[in-house]
Amino acid sequence: MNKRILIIDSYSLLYKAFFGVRRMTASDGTPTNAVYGFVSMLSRLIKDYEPDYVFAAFDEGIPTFRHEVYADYKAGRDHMPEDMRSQIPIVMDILKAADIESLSCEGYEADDVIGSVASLCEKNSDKLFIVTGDRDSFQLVSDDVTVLYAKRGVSSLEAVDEEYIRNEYSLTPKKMIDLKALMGDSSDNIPGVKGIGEKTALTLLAEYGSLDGVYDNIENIKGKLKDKLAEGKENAYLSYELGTIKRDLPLAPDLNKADDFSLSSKAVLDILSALDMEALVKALGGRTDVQENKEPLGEYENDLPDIGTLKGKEISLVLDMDAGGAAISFEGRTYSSADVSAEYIEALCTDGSVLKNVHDLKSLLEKAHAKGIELNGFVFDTCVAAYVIDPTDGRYDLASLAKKYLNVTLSSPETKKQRSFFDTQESTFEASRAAQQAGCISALKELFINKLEEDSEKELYDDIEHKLIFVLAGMEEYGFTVDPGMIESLGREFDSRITEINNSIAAFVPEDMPSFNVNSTKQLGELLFDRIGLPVVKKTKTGYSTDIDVLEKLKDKHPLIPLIIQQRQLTKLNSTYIRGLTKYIAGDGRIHSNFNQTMTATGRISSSNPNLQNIPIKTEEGKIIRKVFIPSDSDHLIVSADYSQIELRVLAHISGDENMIASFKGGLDIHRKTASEIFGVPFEEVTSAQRSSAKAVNFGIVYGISDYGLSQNTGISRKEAARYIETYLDKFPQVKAYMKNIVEYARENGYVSTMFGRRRYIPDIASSSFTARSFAERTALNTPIQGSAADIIKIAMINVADRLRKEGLRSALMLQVHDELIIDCLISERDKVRAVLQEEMENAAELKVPLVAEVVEGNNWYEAK
DNA sequence: TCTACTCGCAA
DNA sequence: GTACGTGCGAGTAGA
Repeated sequence: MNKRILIIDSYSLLYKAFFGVRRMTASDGTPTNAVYGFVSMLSRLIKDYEPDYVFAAFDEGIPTFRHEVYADYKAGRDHMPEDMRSQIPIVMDILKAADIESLSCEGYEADDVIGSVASLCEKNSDKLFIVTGDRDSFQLVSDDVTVLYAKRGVSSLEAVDEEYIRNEYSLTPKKMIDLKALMGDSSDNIPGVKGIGEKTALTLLAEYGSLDGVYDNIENIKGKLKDKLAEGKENAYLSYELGTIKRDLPLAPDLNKADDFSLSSKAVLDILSALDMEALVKALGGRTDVQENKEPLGEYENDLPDIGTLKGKEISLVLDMDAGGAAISFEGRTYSSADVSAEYIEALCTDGSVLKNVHDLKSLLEKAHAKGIELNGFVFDTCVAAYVIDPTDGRYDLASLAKKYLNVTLSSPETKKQRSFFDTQESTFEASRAAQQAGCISALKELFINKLEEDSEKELYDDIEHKLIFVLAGMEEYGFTVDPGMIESLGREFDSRITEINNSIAAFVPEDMPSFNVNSTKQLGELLFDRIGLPVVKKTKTGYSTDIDVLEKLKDKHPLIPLIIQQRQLTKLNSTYIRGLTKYIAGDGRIHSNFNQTMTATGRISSSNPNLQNIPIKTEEGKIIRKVFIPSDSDHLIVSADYSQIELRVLAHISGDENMIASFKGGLDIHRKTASEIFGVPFEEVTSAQRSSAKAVNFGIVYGISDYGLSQNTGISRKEAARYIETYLDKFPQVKAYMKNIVEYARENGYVSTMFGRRRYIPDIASSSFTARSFAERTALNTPIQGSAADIIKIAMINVADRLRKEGLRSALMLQVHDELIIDCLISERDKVRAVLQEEMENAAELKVPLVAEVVEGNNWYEAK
């Protein structure tokens, strides 16, 4: 009986797992992401391929025979990152615990081990599956041998058989060696023939069949190519030798042993548990909810304390307003009841002398307001505090915080998803669970207060983030009124224009593509590039790119292209904005977006369901959408104010750059000023093209993009982009110094801070990977700028809301778009509101340059610009 | 239904 | 040389 055998190129997959899986650590800080990726992939493979045997191949010993043949073999490789190296012994332990045999051979690489196992399998007609992230083993493919190739990450594997290789390279598997001999392999430092890449190599092999064939016919080859080949002959044959996988190592894998390997064995699960990888333990079908029954904080008393006894005291509170349940943690004791009177809840919530800690205050505020209850004395929110402490964590639901900071596993109502933390859709209040939660909030509050003080973020929390919760709740509740007639008529207009364009497009579609769908990039790519034969400009991971840059390049080459461009724009507007927004119009005729306070790494707020922070403005076609957003009634108008260049002003302030400060103080057009510096022309003689290039540079500085990013945004070459940046930094020397210093600061401290102390950790600043490190450096530069600007507008929002309330104004803040505040303004309050906006925005912070806010108004959002 | 992928909007 | 700002969402494709 033929067997099915799975063999793993262990290091190759560990690399993929390490780089492909986000950073994870056990509670003691041990990195575990590679372990996670490796084990989860292995378990999926076992499930999918049902092998009878599994082996893990490893390299063993350096030098290998290849180093002896060629001293520079694999020279110039980066060292394995320390965080990955430390995970290897763990993986070894897991393999052992799973009874999966590791194979290796002194002086040889995993590929050679795999090649030798492949030979054995072919001899017995066993089926072998090789799992690897490396194309080298394609040469081993045969009737019995398939490579499962991890192209990117470890989540998707490509089954590579002979047909795949024929399609991809027009070669037989064995000829992959010849290919490598000609083109070389930079990752292994295999030379190949200098000046010959994949394209030329494939052409040569198509013509002459093999490496020998090429050199037998070298006289028939002309010109430079012949010289290159003659020059590189020795290297080509050396590369052939290096690239050939050994198939005859003396290995004795035990193929008679019973197939009793298992990733769900107790030994494996124990290791994973010890590393806090409970999700994986669960996924492996092992034990569930290891700690579920411990109920570490589950002791509680059933009667809630008298409110009188709580006055002047601090409690932690879990509330289910709908079900009438509450849990209170107070002076070390926990009380919980599923049957609490509405009067008690209201009295507790409105009594400002009872100081209450909760988790996710914004939701609670909105639930209470819906019942007509005003909240008082809510002094701390563990959700927002956790975000302030580490804004990159990303998970702030109570269960995650309890696990991370208290090492307590809260029992869950339904282990559905992490996301369900905002909709508290529990049908019934579970007193025991609520008691645990209240206890956790208490413990977390204690911990977080200390942490905030230690990190000098206490004021940031108290004075900005906590107060902002109330402002955001108000904005969400108030909503932005939309004009139903306008949205409908725009929808009809878009619909008919789209139909018309679709008809014009249909005329270009061949008859044998009857179900052609323009919205499918895949189908569109096939039509444009395979059928019509337009030149391929750019490829994506999975096929032809058809994005706007590509279409712009092709628009004069075929009459279809301009139609596609128009169709794209119109369907985007129609689907995302017209139809997308219509879905969210509530019974009161308004759209109530969510403003998320704990999403972004820099401190900005984000908007969702729907996102009102990305309503079009750049093109007239799109800007029309803003006519849909109107004042709440005819007594109101839209008043909007936006900061002028807030990020660049913040940069001028933080860096103390005198040139930039002087420009802002002098009220100069900063893009023009930048242009005059970059291009070395007098301020008055800057052309509009120069100004817009300079604007792109400023934009790049603010958003932390690279020279590549700048070149993409402007259409100039990368070199030129780099030169602009360099000149820029020479002309603004303190900006240059700031950039150097902030990166250094991040390296020394592991984090950067905004003007108001908001902290962002940047662990990758010390990464050995160029990419990760470069990214981290840009983050270090950018976060204080973007984050300080975010802090400033948050302060402005709080102060604006405060002034409106204190002065008894009925106009309301509706929306924030990063540097812009929008108010539904009672016409009779117009002048006051304009003044409040202007003053509070401009005085939100004291910088070395003035803060300037520009106030505008109109009968809808379109006009208020 | 879910996930991966591409595309495109904003500051 | 590497790979190349974020957050949100729509739509297709494939499992």
